[in-house]
Amino acid sequence: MAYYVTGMIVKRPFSDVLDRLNVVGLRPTRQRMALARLLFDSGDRHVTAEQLHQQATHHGVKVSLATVYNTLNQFTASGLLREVAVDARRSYFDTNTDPHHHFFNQDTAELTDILGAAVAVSRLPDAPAGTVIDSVDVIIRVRAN
Amino acid sequence: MAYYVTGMIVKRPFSDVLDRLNVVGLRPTRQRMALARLLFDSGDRHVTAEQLHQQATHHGVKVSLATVYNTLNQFTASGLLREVAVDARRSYFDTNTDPHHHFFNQDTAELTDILGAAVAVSRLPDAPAGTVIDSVDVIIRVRAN
DNA sequence: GTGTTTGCAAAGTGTTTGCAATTTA
DNA sequence: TAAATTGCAAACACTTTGCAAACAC
Repeated sequence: MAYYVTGMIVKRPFSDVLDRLNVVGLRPTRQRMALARLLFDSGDRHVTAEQLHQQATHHGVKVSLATVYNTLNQFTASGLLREVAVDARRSYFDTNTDPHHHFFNQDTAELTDILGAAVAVSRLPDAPAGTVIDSVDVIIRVRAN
Repeated sequence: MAYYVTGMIVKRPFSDVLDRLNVVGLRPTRQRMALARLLFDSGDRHVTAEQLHQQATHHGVKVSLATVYNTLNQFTASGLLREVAVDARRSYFDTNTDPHHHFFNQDTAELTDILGAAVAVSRLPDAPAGTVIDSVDVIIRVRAN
């Protein structure tokens, strides 16, 4: 089975995507399967809901924007995706759920991973009284030079 | 001259706030002066536009929400404030413009400064080709324990 | 007086929700 | 067929904008 993802032919066992949905207990509907393929079948991705909806449309997948939002939120709640708040305008969804940090290009609005341990946060402070640390987000904002 | 700011009496030379506006070339209108006092006359603050507007209203300052937004944006563009993107919902404006990082309490939506060098980012990666680093934002998300 | 700033209401953006119709198990 | 999911349109929260009236210099 071969299908197009972002312009190149990718061979992937169908069960990959199906397994992901089964593991988190989401029914493998046509829409969820299609979105999961677009998200997970081509390496690490950073997309907004709008971008994923457009991509789905270009690939002939009929799905509403509301369902894209709902699906992204369900995937995030299930731990399949990670949400990255870059600015007050939009959220990005990252298929890489391992702890890592990001570059954000302020000119192109593009979000990219910072590889491995290229950044290290040393000397983490204690959380304020009565709280525990949930996550540490590092966003390095860059611009064209 | 004494006036109320967040519930306590604060004495501050009027010229403080006036100087700030003069330095960045913004006319000291009644609204801008009042908002600047609320922002800068009581230590480091983290406010949303909505919060500042409510505070102004409680202090008897008549100003529209649109003007609060415009003023916060002008102050940010002038370097008087720093904008912190915490989630896709709202922006915080921080009166502390020195490089520093933040705790964000996900339960209370409260943003607080991380003191001095309590956090250090070591080994900054190179920016992607063709770009330069503009700023490094570290947000440590915490929640009640 | 002239150019700037304000307030209002309307428009804009990104996201969520209510609900009937459809699909899945 | 019972429960979950979808699509649509409407609602939503936050923010920006157009423009006439008010203001600062």
